[in-house]
Amino acid sequence: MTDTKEKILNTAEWLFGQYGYSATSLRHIISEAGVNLAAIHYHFGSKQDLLDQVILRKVGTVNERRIKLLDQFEAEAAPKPACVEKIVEAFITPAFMLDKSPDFVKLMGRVHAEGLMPDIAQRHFQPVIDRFFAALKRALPWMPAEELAWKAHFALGAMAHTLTARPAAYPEAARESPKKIVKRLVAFISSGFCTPAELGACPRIRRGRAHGACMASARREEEAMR
Amino acid sequence: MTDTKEKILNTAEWLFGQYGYSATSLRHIISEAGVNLAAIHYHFGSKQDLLDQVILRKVGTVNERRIKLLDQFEAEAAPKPACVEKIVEAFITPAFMLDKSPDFVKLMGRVHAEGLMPDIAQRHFQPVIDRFFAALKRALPWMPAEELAWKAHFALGAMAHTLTARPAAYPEAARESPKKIVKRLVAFISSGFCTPAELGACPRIRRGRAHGACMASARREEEAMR
DNA sequence: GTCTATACTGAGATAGAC
DNA sequence: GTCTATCTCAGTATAGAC
Repeated sequence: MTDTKEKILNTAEWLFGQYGYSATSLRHIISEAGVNLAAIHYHFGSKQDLLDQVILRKVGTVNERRIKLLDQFEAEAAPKPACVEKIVEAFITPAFMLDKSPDFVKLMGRVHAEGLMPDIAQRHFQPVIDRFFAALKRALPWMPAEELAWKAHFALGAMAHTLTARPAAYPEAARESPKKIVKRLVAFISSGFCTPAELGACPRIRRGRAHGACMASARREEEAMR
Repeated sequence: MTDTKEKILNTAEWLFGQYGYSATSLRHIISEAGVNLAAIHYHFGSKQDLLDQVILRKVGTVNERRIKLLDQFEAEAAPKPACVEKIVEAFITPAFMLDKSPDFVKLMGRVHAEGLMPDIAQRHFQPVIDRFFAALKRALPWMPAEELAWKAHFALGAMAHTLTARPAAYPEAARESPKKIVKRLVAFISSGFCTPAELGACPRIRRGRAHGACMASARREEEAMR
């Protein structure tokens, strides 16, 4: 890869993550990167294609880690299915844990939230999504696929929002470590997954087949850790 | 209000909700509304100010309904605090239930997700947010304020994403009624609120003071409904 | 007070010289 | 591969018609 092309990619990742896609002009990128405006169109074709390349450069790493973690958790739980909490953890953790690319983390959140996800990246996400959806189905076999889809939708929203922003009310939240944030988020989301929707939420949480079975798989996990 | 001004507001609400703020040009708005470009700047000053006015025109209604519902649920539960599920329901329902303004619903989601929330609207949200936060504190008095803030953050992300988009995996989801969506979302979020973060998620959900107490208030509610 | 016509600046995109 | 010049369209500003 030429030096010019790489400088453009790095600067674009930074500025897109910092200010968002629309709010970042190509002229801002070239002035920071010290290259010519036409170089972007020569190397990438368009602003949208530049965003695609910025994402594609690193989304593979995130998704590989996701699959690797899921494989690991499923192997640990075998022959039983992996617990919901572990599946969620395997999906969320790699998105927040790109130590060398904090800008990319923000960008991923923006891409989800602003609906910028280019088709090409969507294609790269789909196999991973499918894999995790299948794992969730095995963990919650009594749950209708449509209910699972809605909950995955809510979970993605919570994750995307948290990749990009922090609670406005608590300034200290900005300094919280990614690890702790992931822990909070995983707890929140898995709880939502385990609660059957048709029963209402917290009031009747102890009833229902879903929660009982989730508890059972959790108990197995706890026993395994002793 | 002049006819021109109202036509601009209605068209802007529709197009901003449909295509997003950045993707909607003022020239698109004026051609749909049949008015002159400069009329926008005469009545509103700028594109950002136009967005502000579109939001301010209806956000008051949403927030009033939120407060009204919360008051009602708190009165029903008195002298005990309202249940988490009811508090969440009071916040979520009015955002989805603007029957005469489906475009505005989408726009609200975009405003949250794209971080477009203008300062002026933020000011209008803050008193409502504070009121709901206080209610949640009463419902979950053992929960650290910082944990509550994070959970509210996750909840907002899930809500904003759902206001704007539907699960991509299930096309039938696009036809689901707002009422059912709200029910699913409320169940998901309240479950997340009721699960103490420090205990991990679903595995240990039955233990912990938090959930026990939440159960207690839920049981009271169920008894009251008999 | 309302609205129109027009021009200005900066955005992304493109053609062609080197 | 790189750079200049230029195109179109965006948001914005203003002068002036009614």
